[in-house]
Amino acid sequence: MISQTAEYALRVIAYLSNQPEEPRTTPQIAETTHVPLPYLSKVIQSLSRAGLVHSRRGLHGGITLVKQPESLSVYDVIQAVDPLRRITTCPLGLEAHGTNLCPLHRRLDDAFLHVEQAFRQSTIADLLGEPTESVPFDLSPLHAPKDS
Amino acid sequence: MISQTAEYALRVIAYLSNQPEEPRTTPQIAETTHVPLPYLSKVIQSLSRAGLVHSRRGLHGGITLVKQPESLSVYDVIQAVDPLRRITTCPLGLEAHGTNLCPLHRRLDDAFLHVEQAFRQSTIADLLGEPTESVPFDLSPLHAPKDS
DNA sequence: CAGTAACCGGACAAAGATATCCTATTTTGT
DNA sequence: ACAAAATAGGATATCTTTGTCCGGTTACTG
Repeated sequence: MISQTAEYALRVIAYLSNQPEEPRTTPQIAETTHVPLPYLSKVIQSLSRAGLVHSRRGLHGGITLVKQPESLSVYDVIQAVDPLRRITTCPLGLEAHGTNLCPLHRRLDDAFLHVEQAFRQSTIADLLGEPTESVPFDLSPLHAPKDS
Repeated sequence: MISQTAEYALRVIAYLSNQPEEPRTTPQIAETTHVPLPYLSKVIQSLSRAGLVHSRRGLHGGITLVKQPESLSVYDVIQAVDPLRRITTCPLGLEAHGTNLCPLHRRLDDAFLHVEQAFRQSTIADLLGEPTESVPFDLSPLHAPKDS
């Protein structure tokens, strides 16, 4: 339902949200999030272009969150790398329909709308603040970098 | 959110549901549903293997619906060709989590669950019986085969 | 039994998503 | 200035999805 790339992006953002201050290097991020390192750089570039993260080169550089976890939704992250495509016009290409979808596509799009809303309403802070009884997302201290 | 193949399959089923009795040939179906004819045969084969349609070769052959539109859901059709993949285990591959998803994946999967439920509850008959004020799905009489 | 209508299914082609590699370029520290 | 740390980004490889082609098989009709 969502692309691999979107899944990766969410992991990265969740990881960075743990200590939003200090920059993390891509190898650190890759190791913890299990995103292949070479591909990670592409994902981060997308996030960077979308303005969600900031990257600094050079020593002591790395990736930092730009927005606060409270004001960053799951939707924002997904849109940044691989936008959900709602159905706005008839997929059959029938001009006659204009903005009117047939019952089939109306229902499909309604379902997508609900997903979109759910994702808009979930902030990253929500996720991290969850009760988390059962050792949840392993992006937390568990796998935090060993050196720092 | 759903694959092109699933979209095609839904069009085909919706089309066949208009006159469930008479078999339709693949060229007829392709023309009306705007599914590329060579690809259509693949889609139909999937639907056939899943038991949703029946195909007959030879003269006066063609494709017919096996199930009644009332007892056929959008979910059934999608599952037949390109199953929705729910998140059942930690995508990070952390065995420790077992069936417990972290908050992130919990929320993602919740959204997917809602979609699944919505699709399960929409029958094809529902779609066809819809008020349909604005000339909806063009799979109806509008584009019905000219010859018959 | 021959001809024709129709689907079957394997092989192949094209496109997009995912993943990798390698060489810049930027920044910091000495 | 120089070396080291770090991302940038283009070129390329691989995999999956989508789309095409074509000879084979089944079934009806006369």
